[in-house]
Amino acid sequence: MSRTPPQPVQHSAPSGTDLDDATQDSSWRDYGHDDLPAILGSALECFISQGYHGTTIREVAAHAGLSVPGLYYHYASKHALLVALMSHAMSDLWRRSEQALAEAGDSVSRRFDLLIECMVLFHARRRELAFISFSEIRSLDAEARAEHIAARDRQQRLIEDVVRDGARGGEFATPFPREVSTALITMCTGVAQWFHPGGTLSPEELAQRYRRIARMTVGAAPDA
Amino acid sequence: MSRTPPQPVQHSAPSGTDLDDATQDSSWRDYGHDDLPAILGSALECFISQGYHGTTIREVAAHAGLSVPGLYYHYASKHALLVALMSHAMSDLWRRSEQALAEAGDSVSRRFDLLIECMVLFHARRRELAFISFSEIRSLDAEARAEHIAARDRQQRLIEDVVRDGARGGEFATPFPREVSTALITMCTGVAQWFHPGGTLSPEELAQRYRRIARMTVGAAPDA
DNA sequence: GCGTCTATACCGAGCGCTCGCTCGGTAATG
DNA sequence: CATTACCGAGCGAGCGCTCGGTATAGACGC
Repeated sequence: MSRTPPQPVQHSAPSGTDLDDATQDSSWRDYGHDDLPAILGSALECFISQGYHGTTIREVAAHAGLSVPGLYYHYASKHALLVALMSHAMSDLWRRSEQALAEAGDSVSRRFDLLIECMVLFHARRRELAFISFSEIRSLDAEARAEHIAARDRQQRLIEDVVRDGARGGEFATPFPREVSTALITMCTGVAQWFHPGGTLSPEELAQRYRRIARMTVGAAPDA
Repeated sequence: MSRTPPQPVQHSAPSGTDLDDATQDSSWRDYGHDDLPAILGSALECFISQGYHGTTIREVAAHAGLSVPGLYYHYASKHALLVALMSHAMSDLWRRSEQALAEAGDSVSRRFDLLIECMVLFHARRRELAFISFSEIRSLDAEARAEHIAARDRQQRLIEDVVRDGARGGEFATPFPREVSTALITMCTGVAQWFHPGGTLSPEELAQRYRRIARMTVGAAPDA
C-alpha cells in the first residue's frame, strides 16, 4: 500500500464558492474593483496578452509572486486556471442578467433595454474576463467547452427571446428577429474587444448609447 | 569562409504575389473556392481549431502531406505562415472594398450599402481567414502586428468615414456616428465568429439582411 | 508553559517530453 | 551538373508538472 501523497486540496477555485459570492448581494449595475485571487488575476493578465497556449505556468506563477509548485498547490493544472476564470465570468454575467430582468418586470421594451445595458456594462467593466471567455473557448477541453458553450447559449437566448417576443407582440418592427438578435449579441460582446477604460466614454455612457442604437435595430420607439 | 547553406527561398509566400493576384480581376462579389496553397490551407485549418500557439509545425506539415523540413523549404518559420495568412486576408478585403466603393460612386447611402454588403460577404465567405486575422493578432511579432493593425484601422476608417459623411449630410439620422460605426464594424466582423455555411441563410441573403439592419442603426430610409 | 502533532502554504530541483527549427543528405528535372 | 523540392534524424531549449522537502501556525495533552 503506497503512502498517501501530500494530497493538496484539489479545488479549482480556492474555498469553493468564494468567487461566486463576490457579487451576490450587489445590484447588477454595481462593479466594484474585481477582486480575483492573485493567481487568477495573474493568469488573466497573461492569457490576455499572450493567449492561453502562449502563456507559461512559470509566467503566471512569477507574476503572482509564487513558485511553480506554489501555484500548483492552489490549482490542479494550467487548464484549471482557465476554467476558473471562464466559469466565474459566465456565472457573474448570468446573475447580473437575471437581476436586470427581475428589475425590468414584464414590459418587453424594458426587458430589452436593461438586458442591453447589462450586457454592455459587463463587457466594458469586465472586459478582460469577457475577452478571454470568448477568445479561449477552443483552449478548453471537451467537457469544459461543452459546459461553457451551454452557458453562453443560455445567456444569448435571453436576448433572442426578448427580441422575438417584441417582434411578435408588435413592440418591435423588425423583419428579421433572428439576425437582429445575432447582430446585437456580437455588438455587445464586441465591446470587450475594443473598449478601453481611458477613452472618452464611461461604461455607463456607452451602455446608454448602445441601448439607443439597439432600439433602432429592432425598430422600437427611440424612448419608452 | 563557411560554405553557403542550401539557402532556400526565404519568401513568406510562395512566388511573391501569386496570392495577391488570385482575385485581382474578379469582382468584389465573386468568391471562387479559396485556392490557398496547400501549406497555408493546412496552417489555416490548424490555427482555426487549435489556435496559433496550440498548433505544432508538425501538425501543419503532416496535414499538408509534407515533412517538417519540406515545410520549412517554403516558409521560413511558423510565424511566417501566420503573417502570410493574415496579410492575404487583409489585402483581399481591402481590394474588394475599393471595388465596392468604386461601383457605388458618390452617393453616401449607396457607398454605405455596398460597404456593409462587402464586409458581410467577406466575413461569411472567407470566415476562416477573417477569424484568425482577428483572433491571432496578439500572436504576431511587434512589427507584423503594427502593420496588421494599420491595415485593420485603414479598413475600419472606410465605414467610419461613410457614416460620418451620412450624418453630416443629413442622409443618416444618428446622434452617435462614432459608436454606430464601432457597432457596425463589430457586427460585420462578428459574422466570421458564428456564420456556418450549412445554415439556413446564404452569405448573400445574410448580407442583404444585415444591410437592412445596418440602415436602421444609422437611421436611414429602409430602402434607397 | 511546553513539547508534540497536524494542516497549511509554500520551494528547489528536476523529470520526461515536445517544441521550433536545422543539418546533411537524396531523387527528379532540365 | 546546377536547381528545385523535398526527408530522416536529431539538437537545444523550454514546456507542464511533480517529488521530496521546509517554515509557520494553531490544537492538544500534561
